[in-house]
Amino acid sequence: MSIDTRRSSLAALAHHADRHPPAACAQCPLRALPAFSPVSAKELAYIQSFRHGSAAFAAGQDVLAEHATSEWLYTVFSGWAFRFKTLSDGRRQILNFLLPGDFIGLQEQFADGAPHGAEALTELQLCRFPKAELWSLYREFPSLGYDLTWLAAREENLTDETLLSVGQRSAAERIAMLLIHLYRRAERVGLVEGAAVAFPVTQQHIADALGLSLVHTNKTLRRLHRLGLHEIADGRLRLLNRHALQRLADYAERPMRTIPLI
Amino acid sequence: MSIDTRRSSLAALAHHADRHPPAACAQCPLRALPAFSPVSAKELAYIQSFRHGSAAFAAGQDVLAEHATSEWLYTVFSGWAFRFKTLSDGRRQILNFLLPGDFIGLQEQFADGAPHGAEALTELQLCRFPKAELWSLYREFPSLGYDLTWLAAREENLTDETLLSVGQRSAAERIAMLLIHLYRRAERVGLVEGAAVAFPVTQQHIADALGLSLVHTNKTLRRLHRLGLHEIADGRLRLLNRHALQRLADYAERPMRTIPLI
DNA sequence: CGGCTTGTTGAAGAGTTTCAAGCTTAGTGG
DNA sequence: CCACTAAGCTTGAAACTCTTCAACAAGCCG
Repeated sequence: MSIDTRRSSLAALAHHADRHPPAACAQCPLRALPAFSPVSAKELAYIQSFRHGSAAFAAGQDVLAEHATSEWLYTVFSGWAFRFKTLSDGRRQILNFLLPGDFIGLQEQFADGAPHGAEALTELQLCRFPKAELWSLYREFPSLGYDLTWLAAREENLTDETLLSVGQRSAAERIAMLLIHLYRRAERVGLVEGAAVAFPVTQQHIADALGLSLVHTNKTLRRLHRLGLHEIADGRLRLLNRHALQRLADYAERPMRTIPLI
Repeated sequence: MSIDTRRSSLAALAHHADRHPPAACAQCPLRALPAFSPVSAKELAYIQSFRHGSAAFAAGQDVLAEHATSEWLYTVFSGWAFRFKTLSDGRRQILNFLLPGDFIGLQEQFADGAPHGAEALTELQLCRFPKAELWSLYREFPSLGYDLTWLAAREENLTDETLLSVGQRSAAERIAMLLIHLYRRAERVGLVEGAAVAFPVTQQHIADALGLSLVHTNKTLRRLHRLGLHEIADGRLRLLNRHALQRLADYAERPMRTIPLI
């Protein structure tokens, strides 16, 4: 059986979503994934009413401009994006990558102007929520407020993990960590097909996410590839020796909890 | 007027708290600070009932053990602490420093076991809250749930800022950034007396927070001191040339918003 | 076809780490 | 009261990781 035709049902779901804007929340293909916590019918109905349509961005477009303010909060429906901060001389730090199910905008809600920017890596479909009604959500559905805190805490955990990498791991260790981590996150939302995931991240993105120069990122990536640990070809990432990557990154693969989806 | 006797009333408040465990929330000296958002009488009463006593730690003690689980959430009442993560070979990354008013434990609430450890830097007084009742808080006082999300988002912003430093700034820039940032945070909770703040952070802590070696941290710190930018003496930090530090760190001093205190 | 983006490689240079040693201070116990 | 110890700070020198500079190749698109 060829790799291309052996497409899991989850992957098919996620793949199918790529081209189409999100429909009703009750039919949301993301929500069908085991990665996300179930919600009650009432909660689902409220989420649907909280949602004000959708937004689409082309690859490379700004979703959130740094320091600007926005009226919207978003959930990624399909596609990849990333959050970043820049220094005044142009140096850029990618804070995290955003995959389907990830929430965007909570940090800005509680600051004066977005403390970070966000940019689409691929064509991006987002579910859109008005900030002005966020407080109503807490008042009317405290359980969803609880979920939002959960999502904020999870986002913090992801950043903490990256900070550990950038502060303590060597270049090879950082890259191993990033590859495993992104692969796993993509895997749990059904983006892995035939042991590979569509990978829209350039070497410049990897460099900016890990605090490395482009040249050194390239050389380290090549070294790991030569060692048979991974392969990035035709815009797809494969982990060829997951165990070795984990050992290199000092990464313990623990089962992932289900997370809320708003 | 000598610097030592010119102690602001805020500093006096905070200083007074050092030795005594926190009393009733209505009399909380922290809450009197302009740094924190006001709460209604009902909210205050609920916070008081949510609180289950206090906890004290000596300098160097573990508040949260990495990977362990705890039944408690905390707010720092007085003293300094820090959150950290370690790799299996002992390399340690300090994720953030914790000052009075900072909340501890939200990340753990939504993960299996604390994703990070926390350690006291000084004698530490904490207000203690039972995790088991967290959900009640959201249900009964959604406004406090909203505040918790706010605190989680703020914590994320702090970590994002550090990640930008560690990923993109040079050693000197990182250290300048850290000094300014910690000084400002201490200032807003009334810990600055006579243009100096009690500074319980060792060079090893700075190194671990910024992803630098101890030796290089020392040499860079000395260089900034020789340039007259700062002084750390007798366990107290002074910013001798705040403007130059800000220029070095590419840091724009923006007014800080009031933040919730739970 | 030419221009732009992304990836690749070699060589030189700089920033940072590691190794090693000594200093100061505070605390402890004889 | 002083020797002893431990923790933190300081400094020089050597080694190394990573960055910068420079150049070219491959793929894509108007």
